[in-house]
Amino acid sequence: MSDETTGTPRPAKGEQTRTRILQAAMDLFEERGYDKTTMRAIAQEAGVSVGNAYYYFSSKEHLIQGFYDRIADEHRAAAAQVLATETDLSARIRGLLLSWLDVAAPYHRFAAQFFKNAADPDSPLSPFSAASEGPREAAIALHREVLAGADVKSAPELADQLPRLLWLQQMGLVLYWVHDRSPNCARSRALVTRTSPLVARLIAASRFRVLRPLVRELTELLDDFLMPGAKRGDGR
Amino acid sequence: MSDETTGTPRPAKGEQTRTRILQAAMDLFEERGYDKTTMRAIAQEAGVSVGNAYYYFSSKEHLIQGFYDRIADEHRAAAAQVLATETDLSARIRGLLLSWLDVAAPYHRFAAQFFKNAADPDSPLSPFSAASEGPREAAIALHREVLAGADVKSAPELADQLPRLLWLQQMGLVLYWVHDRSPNCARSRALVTRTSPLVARLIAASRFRVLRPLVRELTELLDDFLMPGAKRGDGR
DNA sequence: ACCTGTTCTTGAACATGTTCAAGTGGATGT
DNA sequence: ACATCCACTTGAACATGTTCAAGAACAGGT
Repeated sequence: MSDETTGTPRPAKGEQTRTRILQAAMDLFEERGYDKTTMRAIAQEAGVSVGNAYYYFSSKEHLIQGFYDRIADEHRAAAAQVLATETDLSARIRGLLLSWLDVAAPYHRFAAQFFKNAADPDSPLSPFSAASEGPREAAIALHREVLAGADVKSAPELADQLPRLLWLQQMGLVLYWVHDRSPNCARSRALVTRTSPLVARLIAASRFRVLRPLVRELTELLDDFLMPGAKRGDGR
Repeated sequence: MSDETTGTPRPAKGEQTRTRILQAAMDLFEERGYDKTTMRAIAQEAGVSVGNAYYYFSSKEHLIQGFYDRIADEHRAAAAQVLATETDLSARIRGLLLSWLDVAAPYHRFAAQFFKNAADPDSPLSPFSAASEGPREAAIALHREVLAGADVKSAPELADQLPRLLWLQQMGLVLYWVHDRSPNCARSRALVTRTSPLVARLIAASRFRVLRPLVRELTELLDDFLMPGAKRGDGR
């Protein structure tokens, strides 16, 4: 049940303290943003010493994981709603992405501030990192479900990689979103509504005869470069 | 002639000092990486005080701009070679991207370290920021030339946005590249050789009758969301 | 020569993420 | 009861990016 994503010590003794620190961090991040929140402030808010905070979280960055997880959880819940009621592929894609925007909206203001950390390839917070494989695969599974429950099927060769490809699209959306300064993130929402039908149509079109060679080549490309542990197909 | 990209004071008095600091920073970054290089070390290497370094560069981040510019210059030169000799679209795309990988190779080791800064939407170093519009447009111009000198033409509606789209592809490559741990960045190179023909074929295919509606919709999407100052087409 | 304002330079002080040697307390074996 | 061990806690010390008040150097006008 309990995952050890952040590399904390094993026993569940000071688990309560850990939670208290995380809660304090979340509150303060939300209140004044990531950069403006000092570790000292977090420690004080949680009623512990600075060193103690570092006993549970090896760096300030690791505290971000809390948000990461929280958003992922809420999104899973919100997505379940959408995926249960829609069968049109375009609507399912749109629903999944819009619900992410909804869930993430409260954090938009300071998401940009720790986006830079997530972008660091060396950081375990990077969505591409080995450390975040669990959450990543969970997110991809959502997209798999989007496809599975839709009334339109893709080209069979593409089916394996397609969920991962849709996840990549979502990452692109996140990139757009953190840059989005429009009120209520209207532009991001518009991007989703505009993109989803296009993507759905492309998926449906992938079965057309004429596009077969193209799809085949794309599939091979994805197999070689988008697979989890892909180390083949290149300069050995 | 002289651009003021980094927000330095106007007069060209201590220009020599400025150059000395930049050179020292470049040397040290290359030697021990961005994170391991302290401002104190840079100042000492340049033979000035810490405060003086801050007189010329408002932050450590701003020093990165030096690399940015250097790579862009070298790439322009390297690209000119390729673009002058090739006419095949696929080869031109491949050539431009591979030459970028060549030029950037020496910096790969620590590029990841300031990639995280470049990813910050609030940073002027972000390739999407208003501050880096100059370099960005210059880079896009290169892609425009790639297309202009090729023997294959795209769908006319797409022509305006296509260079920007290719630039976006390049940004994707950079993202892959900073995560690339393969020796000599072989995987990134392989990605380019595999992707380029595909992209070239897609561009050529954009003229096909059957794909017209798709291309049309894509074009509109790009116009609305990829234009420099695009603020239209959505929630007003 | 002298005044005046602007450019440039300095090093100390500050803010904040992080580390560490030194505890404290409770469980466990004898 | 005592010793021992280990999870947990502490606050001072450290490293480093950044700021700032003060002064040095210099240019131009008188």
